[in-house]
Amino acid sequence: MTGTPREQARAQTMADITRIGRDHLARYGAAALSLRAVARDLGMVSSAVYRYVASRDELLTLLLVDGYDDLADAVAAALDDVPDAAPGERFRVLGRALRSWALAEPATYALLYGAPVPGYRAPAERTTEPGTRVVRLLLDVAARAHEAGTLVVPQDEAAPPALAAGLEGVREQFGVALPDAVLTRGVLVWAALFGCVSFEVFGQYGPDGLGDPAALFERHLAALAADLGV
Amino acid sequence: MTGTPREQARAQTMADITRIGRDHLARYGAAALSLRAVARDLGMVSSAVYRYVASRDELLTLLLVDGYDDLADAVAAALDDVPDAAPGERFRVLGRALRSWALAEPATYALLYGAPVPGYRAPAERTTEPGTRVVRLLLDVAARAHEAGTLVVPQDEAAPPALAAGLEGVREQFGVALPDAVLTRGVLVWAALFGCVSFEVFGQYGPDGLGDPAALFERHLAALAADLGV
DNA sequence: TGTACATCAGTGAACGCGCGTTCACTGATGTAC
DNA sequence: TGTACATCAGTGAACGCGCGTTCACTGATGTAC
Repeated sequence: MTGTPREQARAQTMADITRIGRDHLARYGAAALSLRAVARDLGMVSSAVYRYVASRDELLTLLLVDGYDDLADAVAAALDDVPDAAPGERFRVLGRALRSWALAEPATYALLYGAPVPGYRAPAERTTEPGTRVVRLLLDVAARAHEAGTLVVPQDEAAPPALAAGLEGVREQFGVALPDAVLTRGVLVWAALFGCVSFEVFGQYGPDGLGDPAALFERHLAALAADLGV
Repeated sequence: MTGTPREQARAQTMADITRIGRDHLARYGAAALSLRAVARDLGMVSSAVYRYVASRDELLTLLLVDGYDDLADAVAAALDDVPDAAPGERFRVLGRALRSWALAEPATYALLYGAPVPGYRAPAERTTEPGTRVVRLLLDVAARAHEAGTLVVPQDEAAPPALAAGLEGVREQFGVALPDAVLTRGVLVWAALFGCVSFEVFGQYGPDGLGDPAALFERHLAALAADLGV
């Protein structure tokens, strides 16, 4: 905390708005996120919030960026705890961190990876960087294994031109030098991982979650690690 | 169409409500689904809709059941077109049908497989049966391959008791005699498949969908078929 | 150090809006005799 | 076949509610001289 009292108060209120916003997200969902309700919980009159946030959509953007960063921080911290683990274990650590965070923050998870909020378009210039941090970490796991020569590269036919161009774009954006076959697998594993987490968080496994969701997820992680080649 | 004119008119209006409801779902999302707006599009006064639907929540249930059935019909029809195909091909046909339907009906897809609608609880006695039709078809593909002796059963440690009980519940509910290792893989493939579809439908691959989403999906299907052992 | 002015956080009233749901009603359709 | 009554679809007004956003305002904090 630094700056004039006024600046400190402003930073504090800004943090309160994000905190309460996330709480409302969890309680009522993104579509029902309301500036007035957040203001009420802040103990302010609704118009006062406009001193901090230009509109309801900007509040959503704030929560979106905050959520991406919070998730990525959690995953990065988990990976930092096992800096010398084998790639397969690092992948599993990443998966477990993702699952734990999603179960703890289901509403924010839904905002990031669920259906888009109707009538809201995320501004790419503010969300792309934080939004790609997790997949960056996943690709990094594969890239390290590739450099170490332990990555199993799957057999695959050549990608059609448009897909090859898309994969080349991935290589450039993320600065990894992985062959097409590994990248496609990486994307599959990435989507599959989120599929598993979404099914559990959104309750698709039914009320009892097949008895032991954690054990089920651990088995899935093992299979997905093999798919990724680590 | 049968029955008295009054009965026919009622069936017609009921069908109109579902049709317009689905349209509104697509346009504004489930959370914003409004009885009044549906009534307006029907050319009726809002209170008149209460002759057909007891509440907003019941309309949601209606659309949920209708959506599950529509999707399952599409997948079942696609499978019926290739009755004698090999299990691997039948799996791919199922996946393609799921993807096509989801891309054509993104909002209904989001209602079925996205985040739950805040404040709404689906009545299990009306949604469980239609909601499990697709996974039933998936398990059926694996079960047929198993009976034919062509299914590759993956190596796997024994499941912990709670998970084993959950898997036994699956065997009972769906009437399939598949070993634990196959069932876990089946669940993974099921979740992964929806993960791939969700990422594409919800725009997680970025604006250009990695250049060629269909080709990408086809590769994913091949890998998932191998995971399933068909 | 003191004063005059500028900046800024928060107030309270107001706008126009759409929502779910209830209720007494009208007029058309269906049915029992 | 005709009549009397019951059922039912749809109307229109009303209820109480919460929403996003604007605006003129007050009083406290910060700053230039």
